[in-house]
Amino acid sequence: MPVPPTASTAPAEERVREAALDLFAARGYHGTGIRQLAEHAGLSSASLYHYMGTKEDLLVAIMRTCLERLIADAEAVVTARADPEERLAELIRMHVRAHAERPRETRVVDGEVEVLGAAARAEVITLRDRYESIWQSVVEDVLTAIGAPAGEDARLARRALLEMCSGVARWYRPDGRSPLEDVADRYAVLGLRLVGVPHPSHPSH
Amino acid sequence: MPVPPTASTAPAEERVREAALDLFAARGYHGTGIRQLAEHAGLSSASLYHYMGTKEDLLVAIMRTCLERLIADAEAVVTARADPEERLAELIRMHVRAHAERPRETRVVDGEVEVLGAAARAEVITLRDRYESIWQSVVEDVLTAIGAPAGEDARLARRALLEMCSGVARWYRPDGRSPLEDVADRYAVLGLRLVGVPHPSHPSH
Amino acid sequence: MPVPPTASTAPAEERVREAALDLFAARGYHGTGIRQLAEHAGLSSASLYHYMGTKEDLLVAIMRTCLERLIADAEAVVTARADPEERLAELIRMHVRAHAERPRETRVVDGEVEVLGAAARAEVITLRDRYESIWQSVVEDVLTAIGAPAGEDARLARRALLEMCSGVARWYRPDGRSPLEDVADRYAVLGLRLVGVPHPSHPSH
Amino acid sequence: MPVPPTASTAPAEERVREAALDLFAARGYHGTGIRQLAEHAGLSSASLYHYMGTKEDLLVAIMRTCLERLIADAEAVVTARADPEERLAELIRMHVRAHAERPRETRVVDGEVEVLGAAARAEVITLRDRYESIWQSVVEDVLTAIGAPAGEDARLARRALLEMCSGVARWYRPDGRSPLEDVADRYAVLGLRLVGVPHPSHPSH
DNA sequence: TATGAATGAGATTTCATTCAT
DNA sequence: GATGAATGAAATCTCATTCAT
Repeated sequence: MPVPPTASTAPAEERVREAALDLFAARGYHGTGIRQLAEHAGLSSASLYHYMGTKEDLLVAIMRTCLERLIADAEAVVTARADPEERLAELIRMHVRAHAERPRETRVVDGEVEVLGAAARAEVITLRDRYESIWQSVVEDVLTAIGAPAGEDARLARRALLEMCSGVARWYRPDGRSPLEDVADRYAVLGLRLVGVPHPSHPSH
Repeated sequence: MPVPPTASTAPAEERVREAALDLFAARGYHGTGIRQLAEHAGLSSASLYHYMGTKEDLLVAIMRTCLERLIADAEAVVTARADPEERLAELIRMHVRAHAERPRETRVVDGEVEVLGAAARAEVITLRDRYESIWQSVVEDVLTAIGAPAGEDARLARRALLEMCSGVARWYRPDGRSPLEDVADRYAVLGLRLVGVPHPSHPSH
Repeated sequence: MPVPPTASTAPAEERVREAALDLFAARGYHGTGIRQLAEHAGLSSASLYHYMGTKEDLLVAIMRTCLERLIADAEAVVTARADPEERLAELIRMHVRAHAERPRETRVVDGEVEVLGAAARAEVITLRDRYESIWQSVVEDVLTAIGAPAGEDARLARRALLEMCSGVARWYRPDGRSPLEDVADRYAVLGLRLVGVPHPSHPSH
Repeated sequence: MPVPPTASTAPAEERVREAALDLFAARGYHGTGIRQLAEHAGLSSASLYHYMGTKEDLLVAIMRTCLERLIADAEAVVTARADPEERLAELIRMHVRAHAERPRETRVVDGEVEVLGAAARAEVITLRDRYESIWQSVVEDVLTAIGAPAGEDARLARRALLEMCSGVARWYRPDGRSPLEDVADRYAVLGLRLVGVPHPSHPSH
């Protein structure tokens, strides 16, 4: 629960963002006070408001940045690969990497959507839906490629895959036993098997 | 975001618990106020304290009940089945059912552990660890049975399985397209494939 | 500027209202803080919120009560008297009395309308318009009775009369030189002369 | 309530003054923030302090200018006219014109005296008293001229006259039905009748 | 001349909780 | 069993103002 302060020499605006990431991820949006945020960023709570709008704006900015990056990365994967299985494998690796390397951002995105007001929520959900729709079509392509039905099953599989991969943000530690690329590769294997690909061919990246 | 009140004729103690489930699940612990809780339960905020200790006690009670039931159910599964694959399949079905039928409880357990104080957190984490250790050994048994290595892979697979199945609490609706037992069966298939069982033999329950 | 505290033994709800009257009248709505209000009423600022909604609600309640009473009194005058000149004389006396006896309320009504939000402002302005329309028709009747044109002149006269009489709230002191009824009678004479009645017949009440 | 920005090409100092007039008149001194003032003047809030002392200084300057002009104009009227009735008629016209043409200034003078600190308040009240004493003696002269007692009655009449004429600032619109000079003339008639002059002789200017 | 950065103090309102009745 | 009254602490956010650049 105690979160060490950022207190670096980085520009204040960045420190505010870092503080928000640290604390929102660790204690949740409603569990984080403005004063904690300020202290963590090494500012007074009044000064905080030079670098942000409202507390909610700060949250939305974090979510938007994170989701936009996920979308861009997913689109890049789809562009770079043509083979359905390879696409899915690479999508899984990308998602796992994102959640292992930016666990704060992704945890905030995954866990704090419901605190947003109507307008902000709509925006964030639109982004999230765009990201998920990329997954959806990639999963459907794989199911079609291996001769499986791709209706309700594809939705189920997409959800299962996304949840399973997002979980990485909850436990991965960069100083842990498995290097990140190992974890990403293994998840790709698990994911392909899950959707029904019997012998995932090219697990390497 | 608007959560309809319980306002039933149930005994007050139960109404308090229901209110907490509704609101903690919908808005989070820190996002739920004592007065909202009281209003939702049809009591005054002072009366609330006849039926609970502190707000945190209420949260802990919800988590404890939920986790103890999961543990009991998991132990029952292990007792009832001997075959590793069948055990895992049944464990998955049980977990999916629990998350589909009691999404509020499981969401609270999954999402609010970090708000607990040290003592309560230790207790809850102990329970969670017990539950996960049951899964861990069942997964290991399956991997051993199919001739796969069961070290770090088993931990990875267990985490992937649990995350993927817990996600059901986020999207399952009792009035949706798939009946619950279908979803449970399908998840069992997905899960077995994930760990490497090629032709899940007895998907039915 | 220093306003002596109410601090009586009156019920808290009343003390809050009194405090608001004292301070809103003396320092204005925006010049009065919640903490000053609380201190003046002998409560903590948190306790204040047992007896009121928001600060604006408190203001609106004061305005509504004051305006509704003015309207009721004006309607009573119109009902009680038939002669136009007598009606106007009595209306003036009533208005002067109200502003002399309840200077805090009337000053708040006259000076703080623009701080209200849209909804509250609409309500208050509706009440104010009702009150002024009573005056308007009484003034028109007088002008007609004395053979004067009653168009734009009546509007001008009504405004002049109301402003002149409302000013009493700014200077009348109960311990001053003139008894209230004298002031009221004299204003009735001034007012009738203003609209053009040469020898106000029944200045007494 | 929304006040359109000044945003002109006028020199900054003037823009600051205009902004203060707009906002103090519309929202009151305490209802106007330094940042609103700055935005309205097209400056940053820090730059504002190049053109003013404190916020209160700005308010005092507005009040002083307005009152000094009223005093000068009133003295000019007294100098220019010898006949008591004509003096009063012209004084009324002047006051009405001032309030119709500079409603922001006069509203601020009339409504924000009590927010001033002791020193500033003393200065402003001294000016106001000087202005009112001019009126007082003119009214007394009229009463004496028409053979009426001029003691307490004169004070009452002066107050009634001033309030009634100041009210013009609250409703006069330059694009309204009556041209300003009409309004001024009519108020002169109303005012003379009010003090007891039966047939105001020279209503025109 | 002009402004970003900064802040201590204070704004209004809600927090979880207690207690006398 | 139930609640109105009460509150210290804290919530988010704005205040008027200063200062180095």
